[in-house]
Amino acid sequence: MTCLLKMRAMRDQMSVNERKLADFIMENTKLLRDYSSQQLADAVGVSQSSVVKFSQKLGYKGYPSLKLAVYESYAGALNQSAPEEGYTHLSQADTPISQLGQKKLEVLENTVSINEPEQLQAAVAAIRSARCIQVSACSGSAAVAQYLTYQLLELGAWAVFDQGGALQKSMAESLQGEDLLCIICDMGGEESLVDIANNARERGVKVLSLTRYNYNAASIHADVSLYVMPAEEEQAMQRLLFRSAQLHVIESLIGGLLIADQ
Amino acid sequence: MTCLLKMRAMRDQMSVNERKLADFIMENTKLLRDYSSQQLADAVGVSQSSVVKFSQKLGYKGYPSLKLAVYESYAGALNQSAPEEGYTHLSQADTPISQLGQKKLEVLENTVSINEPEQLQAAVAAIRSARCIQVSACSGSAAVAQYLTYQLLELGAWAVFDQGGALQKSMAESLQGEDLLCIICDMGGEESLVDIANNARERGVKVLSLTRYNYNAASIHADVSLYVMPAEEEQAMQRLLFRSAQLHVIESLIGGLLIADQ
DNA sequence: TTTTCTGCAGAATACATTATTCAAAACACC
DNA sequence: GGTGTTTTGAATAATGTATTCTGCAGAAAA
Repeated sequence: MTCLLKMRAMRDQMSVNERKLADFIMENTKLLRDYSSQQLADAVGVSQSSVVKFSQKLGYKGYPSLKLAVYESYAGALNQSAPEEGYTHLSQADTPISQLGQKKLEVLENTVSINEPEQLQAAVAAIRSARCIQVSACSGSAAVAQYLTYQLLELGAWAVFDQGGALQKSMAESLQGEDLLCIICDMGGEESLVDIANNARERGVKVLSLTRYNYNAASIHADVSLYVMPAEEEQAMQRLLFRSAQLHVIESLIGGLLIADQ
Repeated sequence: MTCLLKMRAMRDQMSVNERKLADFIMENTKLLRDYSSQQLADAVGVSQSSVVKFSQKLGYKGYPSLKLAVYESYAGALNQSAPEEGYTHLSQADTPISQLGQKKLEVLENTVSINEPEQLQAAVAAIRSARCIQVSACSGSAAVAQYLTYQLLELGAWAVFDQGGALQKSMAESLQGEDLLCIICDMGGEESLVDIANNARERGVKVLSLTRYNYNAASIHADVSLYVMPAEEEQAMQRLLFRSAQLHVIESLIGGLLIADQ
């Protein structure tokens, strides 16, 4: 900041050309970034040597030093004047797309804060100790469920994604005491899922649920319940963000497995 | 932020001297402020011309440009990493799992900062205007690719996930001028993918790539290139974070489609 | 009014830094 | 081991920066 301030302070006691230079620099600070001494001289209408002398008079070794100082001064001012405008940025510009980043961050934070670390830990433990894992989802969460299945398989867990339909029930019925059933669900109300969950649980199968954060059948009947905090957005965007949060929880699980594995 | 990130990303495919330069700059970022190209050359132990060529290879006009970019990059990093009380938290406690949140946030921010808004916009446009979309991935990114395919289908795009194997080529060959090929790839080097991409492009098919951020065959031969910034972590965790970043880019695309749809 | 004196401005030029060229060396690929 | 490509640094051209020096304008002294 010092540099630009200094200029303003000295403005009164400057010669004509010096003042022209100072004014130009203060007006067009960011232009300076890619001006050579000659260009600046031309722009202001003075000689190149005057530019250099001006720099030295202000106490810098030469023009490049002045340039840097001005630049720092300018950058510093920016930092201060835009102090807490909020979040670290998941966005560069302010395009509609980048605003999505903000929303996402918000949803993710909310989601993290509603899940008890113990539940996460328990979920990780359940996965680790399971023999076979069935991943079942409502249609809206199928993509997410399949993603989870992939990751589990990669880590050596014997996970199967339940495509729904006729197989769903028969698969679930083959689960045994040491196995795990993962229910991933938007609302947590889908009947067929709640059914197989209850059924499985009666036979000692552990049930892990990942649902929207509210009272819902699926999470109530699960041994371990994880939640997602939905955003307040219009339909389509909300779905997108919801999945994003689901994925984040899943990533946390996978991360937990990796850490525990070591 | 971009400049230093770029260096880190390209480090692997640099020549010996280039890497020496990159390392020195990343270690001694603030020293650079008052180094001339000659001084830097001496400090690193290479010739002055190598310094200039290094700058140009990274995409800058010359050494002064690089210097400025590094400086800005550095200043930018300071702003972000020391906001005021640190990051918004993707973590509640300081459990190992929750630290993952920090890493993820970092990777996501880096990833956002390296993708030009124009490229994102172009990608969205390409998807919107495509008749058929083939989503092809290397094995490590299959889960992510499939996730994208799901979302695209849901939005009414005619997307097909390429399972690899025998079908890959014949599918790609059926693509026509109005179609789109999405290549999702860890390293961007997988031959079969580069092959079908080149082939498709010759027939006027648009190619969209999503790869690690560095020079790689896939992104070079694509019409639109999107990137992911990998983390510096041990193997398994890095994969997890890498996918997380891939998913974030994909979510941005979907978000873009939603917005444009309105 | 004329004569110094002082300090600023710019042309010319010396100096410094940066960019390019080119030939030799290192490297990768048969 | 031979061949073509990339990388490297010495020499040099091009550009950019600092200094010198001359002239000029205005203020103070004669």
